[in-house]
Amino acid sequence: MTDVAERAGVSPSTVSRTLRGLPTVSPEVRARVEQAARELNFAVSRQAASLVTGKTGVVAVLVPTLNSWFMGSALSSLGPLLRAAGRELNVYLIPDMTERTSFFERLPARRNADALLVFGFDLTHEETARLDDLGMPVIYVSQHAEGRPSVYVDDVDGALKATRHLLNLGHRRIAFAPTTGATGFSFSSRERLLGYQQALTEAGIPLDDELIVTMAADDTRGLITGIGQLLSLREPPTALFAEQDELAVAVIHTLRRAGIHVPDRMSVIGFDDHQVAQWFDLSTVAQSPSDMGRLAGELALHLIDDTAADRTRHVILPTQLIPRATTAPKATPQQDEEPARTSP
Amino acid sequence: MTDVAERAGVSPSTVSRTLRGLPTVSPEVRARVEQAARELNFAVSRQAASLVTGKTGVVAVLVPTLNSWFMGSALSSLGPLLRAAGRELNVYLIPDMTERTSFFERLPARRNADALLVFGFDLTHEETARLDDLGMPVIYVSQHAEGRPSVYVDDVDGALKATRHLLNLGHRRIAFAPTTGATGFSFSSRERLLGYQQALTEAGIPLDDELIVTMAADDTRGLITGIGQLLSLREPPTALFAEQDELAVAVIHTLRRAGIHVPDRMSVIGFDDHQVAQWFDLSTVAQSPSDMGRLAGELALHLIDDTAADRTRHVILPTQLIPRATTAPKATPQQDEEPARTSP
DNA sequence: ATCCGTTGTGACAGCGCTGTCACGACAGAG
DNA sequence: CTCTGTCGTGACAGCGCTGTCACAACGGAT
Repeated sequence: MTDVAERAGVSPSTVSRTLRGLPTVSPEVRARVEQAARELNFAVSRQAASLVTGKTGVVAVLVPTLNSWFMGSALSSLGPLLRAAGRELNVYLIPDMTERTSFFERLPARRNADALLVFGFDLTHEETARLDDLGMPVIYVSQHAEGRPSVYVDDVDGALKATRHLLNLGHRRIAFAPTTGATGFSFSSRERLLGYQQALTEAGIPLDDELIVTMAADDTRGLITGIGQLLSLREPPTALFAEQDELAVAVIHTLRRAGIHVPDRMSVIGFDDHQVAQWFDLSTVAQSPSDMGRLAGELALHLIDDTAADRTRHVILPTQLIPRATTAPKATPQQDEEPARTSP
Repeated sequence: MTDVAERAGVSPSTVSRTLRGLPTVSPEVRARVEQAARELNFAVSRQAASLVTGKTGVVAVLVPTLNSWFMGSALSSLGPLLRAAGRELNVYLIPDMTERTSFFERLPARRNADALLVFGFDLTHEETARLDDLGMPVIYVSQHAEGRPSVYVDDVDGALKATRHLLNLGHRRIAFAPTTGATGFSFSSRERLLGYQQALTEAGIPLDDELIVTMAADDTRGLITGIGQLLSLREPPTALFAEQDELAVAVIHTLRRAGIHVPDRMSVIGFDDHQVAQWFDLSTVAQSPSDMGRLAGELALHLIDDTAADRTRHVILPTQLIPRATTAPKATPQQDEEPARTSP
């Protein structure tokens, strides 16, 4: 910065003022400084600036994964938003329990960011308490945190819609497939289970734990045994509600391999309206992670700038049922297509 | 840090030494300091430290998008690697031309990172030159940059394998579908086109530009018109090589809607071995973005630490053909299944 | 002519660390 | 007993900025 000052024939103070866009700089000096800065390829060191201002110019996000449709979409809308606000995006990726523990122990984000967006973890009380004294706004995204700023989709309602759709098609034995994840989206998982159960209860159908089988989209063996479990029940399900589209698609693939036609023999519905849902003609419940990312980002910027802002506001996003081709009315036993059992 | 020093009854210097793990600290003092630091929830300010050391402790990545399988996988392996090395991950998301221009004009990464990983852009000479005087190692990932450290997959060879596979199945009219992207992976796109052309030339088949139609997986109308273009040729293709699995899947979906069976009427092969490929039984060419992310990260760390390291090393990753169910031998005209034309 | 307010600029301290150097304590060699 | 080397610790400057204050220049009001 001293170099720029010399080249422009002004003091470092004036350079600083110019580069920060403060109004108290005469037009001709401003022009000279900007010229000099350009010639010297000068960029302000955030480190040095933040040392004085106490602001880092960085927004950190804590995410369980990056190779998921949800995180990708959310961060894709968050990124440009932050750039437009002149802020950088710092990613803390916590893929497993070890990293999670170490993150909350050492809180490396402390003093190295102006705000933290926590995506989709189902945090313990201790963990939330740790974040409370991080000394920066913490926004909970894709999860509900009591008394703290949160942005999330109405998972219970979405699951309710999915399950009601299946009920309306005449299904009575409806399975629910939550998905696993080392540190994953267990918050949404729990809420969706709740919505599923609520819908069944509404319809007067007793809950049956045997119909709830956890699976993972990328674990072929687990999928097969999970589905085998369902098919070997005394009264197997005629419909399945998968916690995520990707799991739904994997389930359909596995069912087809086993010769079980979807939706004739089994209706399947997902959750997300992932792009793959369209390609599979998958019935699903749409949510918008990009809206979520955007709203969470806006909330973060707001809380950084306005320290007096309401810190308990919750933003709840809606869901929509998208019926497609993988859900159909329950087949009556007579309609069963399996050749061996066709005639009495 | 002063607070910790007081609490532990030592000087700030000693606290600094302890927290950095320098060896010249006696065990009992070390214990006291660590205890005090824990009690006060102290974390070193990277900003202040970097001001002195000149190292930011940050590795920046420049990416065209985040909601793609490729980027998600690559960053998922990069993240933990950097954390293990005690470094943070800063993401510059450049989704369009405007942001791209402004990034290269202002180079905001300057002095705010120790290394930059540039993912998949097909940079101009000016842009590369700009990065050269960024004052930090720049690693080119998923692209080849002459005389600069690069990590990329052998796209030409992969495309060669895909096209040869179709040729070996008897196809002679083979379409190629590159994908669009505002700032996208045009580097791979170009290389894959090269491989495709090379395979055809090898087989003595003349190149036909009408068989090359750009499409985007998320643009339904564009897909329909693109495919329409191919089907309305005097001699339509019997096979299609899509630049990416997601596009291949979208194409298959569109073809099916149009009543064109894959692979009976049209063989389709992708590139990536994306998870969706498995669910669709899509023939494809596998590459490993997570290997790429890891290797690029390791290279970055190496170049940061060892300033004397070779700065022109290229790491080239292999590809594998994964034949699945969407490619089949070319149907002879007699085998055509379309009912209206079955009998002569 | 004097005073005051406004505007643009410079001087300077200090943000929280680290690297360097100095120094005391102590052990082992002479 | 003295000298020398080693080890652990403290003092202090300074990294590159920004915020504050001081101050010169000038125009308009009195």
